Amino acid sequence: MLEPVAQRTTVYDVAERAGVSIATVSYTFRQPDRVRPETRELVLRAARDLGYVPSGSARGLANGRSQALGLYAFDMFLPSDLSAPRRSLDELVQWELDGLGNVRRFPLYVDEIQRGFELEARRLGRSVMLGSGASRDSLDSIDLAGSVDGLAIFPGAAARDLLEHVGRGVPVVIFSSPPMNDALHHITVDNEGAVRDLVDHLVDRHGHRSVAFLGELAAPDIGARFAGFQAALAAHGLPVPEEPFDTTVLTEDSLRTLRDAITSGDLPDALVCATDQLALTVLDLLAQHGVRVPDDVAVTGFDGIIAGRLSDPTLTTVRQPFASMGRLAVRILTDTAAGLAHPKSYVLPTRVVIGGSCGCG
Amino acid sequence: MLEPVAQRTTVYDVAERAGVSIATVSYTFRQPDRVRPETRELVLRAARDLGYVPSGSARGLANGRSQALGLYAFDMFLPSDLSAPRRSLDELVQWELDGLGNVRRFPLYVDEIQRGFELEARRLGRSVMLGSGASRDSLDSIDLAGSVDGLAIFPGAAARDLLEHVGRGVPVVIFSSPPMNDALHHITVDNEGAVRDLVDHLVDRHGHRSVAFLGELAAPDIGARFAGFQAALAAHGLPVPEEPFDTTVLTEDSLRTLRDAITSGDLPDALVCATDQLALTVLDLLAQHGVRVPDDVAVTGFDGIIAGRLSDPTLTTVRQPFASMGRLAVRILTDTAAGLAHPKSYVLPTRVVIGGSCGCG
DNA sequence: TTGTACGCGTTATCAC
DNA sequence: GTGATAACGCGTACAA
Repeated sequence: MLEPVAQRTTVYDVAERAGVSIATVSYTFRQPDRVRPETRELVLRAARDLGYVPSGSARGLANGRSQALGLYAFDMFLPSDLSAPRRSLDELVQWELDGLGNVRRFPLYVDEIQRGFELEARRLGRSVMLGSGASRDSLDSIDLAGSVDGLAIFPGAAARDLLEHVGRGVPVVIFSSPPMNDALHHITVDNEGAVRDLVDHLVDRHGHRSVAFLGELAAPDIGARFAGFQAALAAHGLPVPEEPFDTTVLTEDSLRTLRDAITSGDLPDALVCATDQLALTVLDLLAQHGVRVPDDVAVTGFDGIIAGRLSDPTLTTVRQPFASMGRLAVRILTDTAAGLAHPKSYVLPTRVVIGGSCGCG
Repeated sequence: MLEPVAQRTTVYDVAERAGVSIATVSYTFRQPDRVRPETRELVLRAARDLGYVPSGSARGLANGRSQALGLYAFDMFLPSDLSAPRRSLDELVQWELDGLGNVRRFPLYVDEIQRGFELEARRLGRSVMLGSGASRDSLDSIDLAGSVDGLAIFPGAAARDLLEHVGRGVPVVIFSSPPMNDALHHITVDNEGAVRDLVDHLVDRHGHRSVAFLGELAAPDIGARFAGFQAALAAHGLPVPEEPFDTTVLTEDSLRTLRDAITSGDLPDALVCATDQLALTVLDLLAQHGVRVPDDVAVTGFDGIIAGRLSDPTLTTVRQPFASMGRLAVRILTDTAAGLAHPKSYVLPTRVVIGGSCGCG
């Protein structure tokens, strides 16, 4: 069992022990061919004896790049997960085992994008740096930006100007945010088209006439989905609502309109939800009030997260190519840093996934 | 749309523009109270104008810590995912949409541990650095170790001495590896007990007498599971095998013994698989040969991954508190760095999860 | 082939 | 309250 080193071992320590200069030590690791085999062995041995591990910070400083790519999430984690006080280990374990892996919390779409990001970064031999912060004033994202060669971000409470700020120094790509005239790279999907497909299915296949949209327009992509919803209804000659039927905010009083409609027995034929997570919440609410899906009302989601395949009924939804989005982000970041140009925005295709919630079951 | 900065803006640039010294710039960000409000404004304005983002490397170098925690995976990713050549974006997207989110690949147990790690790191305001590498000779892990304040790793092709090496410099915790007399921190579950519970269930509840264990003993935890298996059989007065019934290696010829048993119609009553992934593969193989589960043979897994809840039949298995393991790792790492002592190894509890594959359906 | 010396961008310890 | 200045650990021209 090796002794831990008291203080960080540096090139100087290794050099001294090996009886060479620090340059030789550095060369031994970076350009082994430049040093005579015997010297090399000497250095490697000394390094091993001393438990030498080169400082990433120092290397990053010296050659200007950290070889790391950053991925930043704002408040994607549910409040109960993030701001929870430090619980005892026992409590954590019991809580987790009791919950037995709640699919409603993980994996969410963010996690799928992240996985693609990780895989591609790994393929390119780069490490990934994960950051997250809650408040929009938080400078966490700036901190992260200072440590990576490129940064990918999820939309959220992200102060726009803050992003523009960091975007001046390192390439930045933002997910699920429609193309804009800013300095950032955008990766989105064809939200309008996807929702149109969904509505066509509900109308053509199931003959629904009264179709409602639920979702919070604040999020950038949701706006596009609602626009697609409106366009689809118009194309079918159906009345086009000015606003979503209901919106969700994370309060006790959420989904008020829907609750009222349930109570009054005045539900639309179908509920087009802006996200799978919302759709699942809606399913819960409906079940809770004895409303049957899809018999009494059809429901659709958006994203294609795993939880939607475990619900009852399973969710009819639109699948986004999340992993590919993550991979693409890495490519944009590395290519850009290497001088290769990329379009300022990518719009990827999606695919409708038929589940039981639309009535196809 | 702001101009990107040609070269990295530094404290010097900001200082010059604000007409102050670099010390004042630094203070403005780190100890705002120490500088006069007017000066502060001056500096902040200059920083904003110049798109200043402090260098993480320089900061890390200067104060000795990066505030980042590392998580390293060896070859957890499936070959097809990692060493794939650079495919075109279109190919990637189509491939992904056709696959529609293959739960067999994600999320695996590694991902669940990672999530816990991320959540706790976030709670503590630390960023996470992800690394991975394939070969055991690879120095990637050392690279990562040099950039973080603490490192957590998954077992794998990890050269033991390599880990000991990095362990001398920064605290290291290793998952799913039984306690050893090394310098590392270990986090495991009660593998023996868990498998014992499983076997008890198969024997007591379902009356199975001929129970077989499938798994590759190479992985550290698997050995403990097999030991628990042997102990359980002994306790029931049943014959105790010296070795696993079959092992899996990632070759075409894998699961040979099982294949033969299927062909000869000489299957055991129950197949206790060392992991869920193996159990799912076994389910596939059995189905492929027309063997019904659990009617013809019972199958159990280990881990409690999500894919096991989506299979048909669903998997009877043992759930590990993955997220808690990840969280615990972060606590060990940060506490250790702060001078607080932690036990060199933790053994967490598990829970049996009854699915349909054991016959309880 | 190896050694010397400087720069990378911050932080922090001093004086002022 | 603010300004010089010395680390921090490594990479690399340049010199030897």
